[in-house]
This record gives sequence, structure tokens and C-alpha cells, in this order.
Amino acid sequence: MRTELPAASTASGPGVEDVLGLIRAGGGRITSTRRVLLEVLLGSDEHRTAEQLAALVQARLPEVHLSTIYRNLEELQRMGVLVHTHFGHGPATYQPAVGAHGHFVCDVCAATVEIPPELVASLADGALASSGFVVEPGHFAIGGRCAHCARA
Amino acid sequence: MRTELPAASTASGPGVEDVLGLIRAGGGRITSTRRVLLEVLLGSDEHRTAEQLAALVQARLPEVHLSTIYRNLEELQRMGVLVHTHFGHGPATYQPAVGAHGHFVCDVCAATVEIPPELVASLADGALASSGFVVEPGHFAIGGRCAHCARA
DNA sequence: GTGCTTGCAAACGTTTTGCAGACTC
DNA sequence: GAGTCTGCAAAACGTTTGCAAGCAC
Repeated sequence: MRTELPAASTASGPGVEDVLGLIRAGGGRITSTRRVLLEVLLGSDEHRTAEQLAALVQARLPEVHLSTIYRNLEELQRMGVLVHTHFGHGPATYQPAVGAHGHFVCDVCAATVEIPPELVASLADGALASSGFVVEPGHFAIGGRCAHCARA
Repeated sequence: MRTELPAASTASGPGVEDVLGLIRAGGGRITSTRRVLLEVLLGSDEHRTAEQLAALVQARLPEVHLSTIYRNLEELQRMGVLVHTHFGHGPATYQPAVGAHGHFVCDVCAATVEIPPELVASLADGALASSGFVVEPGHFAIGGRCAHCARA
């Protein structure tokens, strides 16, 4: 929104009230949509599409519109609370920024595998050394074939 | 289409006539659209969007429709002549399969950097060893910040 | 002539935008 | 009351599909 999350957040990430405080501090308003969206979003590390998030929020607030979800997701990403990832050709998925990690996604069966942190680290080190590029592996999944589909 | 490109193609990749021959061998017809599209596509290693390719073909065959381009691109990918890559949020880009490589793409300025082959290889080795995953790094670019934007 | 290929138009799924009214502060 | 946020509708975007006419073989 208008403020960034301080680096001093706890390792498990900010809570709902922390983020609401940030929103208020930045001149934003605390609405029930925002509170419920944050509860849904920060309550799990799962990747969810905007539509899934809308459904979860609508379970409690049926009037909430998908476009409102998109607008809030965008703000929360600007604040650094969330990140989104593209898996294959489907919709983007959203997750808390804390604990974000890289993924392999199978082009055949769409299975996802978390990339081991040491692999991410060596890729990031190599990228920095060779071209000065700072890798942020969370944003795009890396395609290929999972062990099962590669055998077939 | 209905046939796969033999592994014996030259290192610089098949020429227009080679691919047309394959199409014919698979029961397909040789149309002027296909010939021009292949000339445009195989004449350079650049990444081009379907729309750019359509414009290039239309310079010579003004009647060609974008959906025809998409249909032909799909067939050429099935034959293994082409691959497509997703950079950021925009449209997919297409390029000859020969010489395909991984890319870093800057989330800020959209610059792209070719990933050094040895980095790709070590990522692929690590993926295979840790999870049996066979990486195909061409399909998705890896996000981050280029050297210039990372400094800012 | 058979049947693959094309142009066109229309639909698709995801995401964005313009607007007037509703709400938070 | 000022200014932010929302629901709704509509558009934007890249891509896919159905169909009848057209073309390669």
C-alpha cells in the first residue's frame, strides 16, 4: 500500500493485526473484507488462486467481489506481505511472503515439488557471480517432468 | 504434427524445407502460410510473440489470421521444431527449439539474461538427484533483478 | 474428391478498469 | 466531511474453438 513491512517481523511472519496496523499507518482503512482476506491468507502456507481466496472470503462475507480480492492482493503484494507464483498456464497463486520458496512443476501432470534450498542457493550464487543477477525464485515455477512422468 | 523431428538434424537446426518435408511426410499440406511462417521463425533465434510473428507473416501474406498462426505454432511445437517461453506477465514467446536456453528476466525492467549453461546443468543435476525431477529450463524464465536494477 | 487448412467470429479464463455509492476515520 | 474502499459491469488481454469455405494432394 503506502508502507513497507519492517524487516524486523518475526520469522513466522506478521499476523493479521500487524498487517492491519501497517495498512492503517499508511492511511488505509480497515474493512471487514481486508480482515477476513488476511485471516484466510496468513492462516496457511498454501498456494491459492484469487478465485479460491474469493470463495474462502465469501464463505464469511458473501457480498465480496472478485475484483475487490484482486485489488487487495495487489496492495498486499506491494506491502511485501504476499507473493504470487505462476505455475504453468493456469491462474497465478498467492501465498504469504514469509517462507516463499522455488518450485518445480511437472509439465505433464502439474505436480509441484519444492526446490531444495541449497539448490536455490547455488543457482542464486552462480547467477550473481556470472551476471550480477539477483534471483527471486518464488515468482516463476521451473518446468520439467516429475520423477513419475519422466519415467513414462 | 504427426511426426517427430529425427535426432539426426544438424546442430544449427532444420531448415525450412526439412520441416516442410516432415509436415508432408505426416500427411500435412504445404501452404504458403506455413512456408512463410517457417522462414520467419527459423531465420532468427529471437524470441517473438505470436502477434509479432503474425505481423511478420502478414508483411508478405496480408490475409493470414492470428488464429492460423497459433494453430501452426502449436503444431510446430508438437513436432519439436519450436519451443515457447513465458517471460513475466506478457504473452508467450516462440523460438526455434535448437539453441533453446534458460533465461533470467528482470522483474523491474524486463531485461533478459541467458542463464550460463553450466548453471542450468548444475540445477538440473541437483533436481534429478534430490527429487528425480527432470528440469526443462526453457519453458519458464526465472525472475529476479538484473545487475542494474538490483543496485538501485 | 477427400480431407486438411484457413478466415472469420465468437468464446474463453484471468485480470484490470471506470464509475457511483458506501464506508472508515 | 474527506477521502478511501467497494460492488458491479464492462473491457482488456492472450489464446482457443466452431464452423463453413477453400485449397493441397
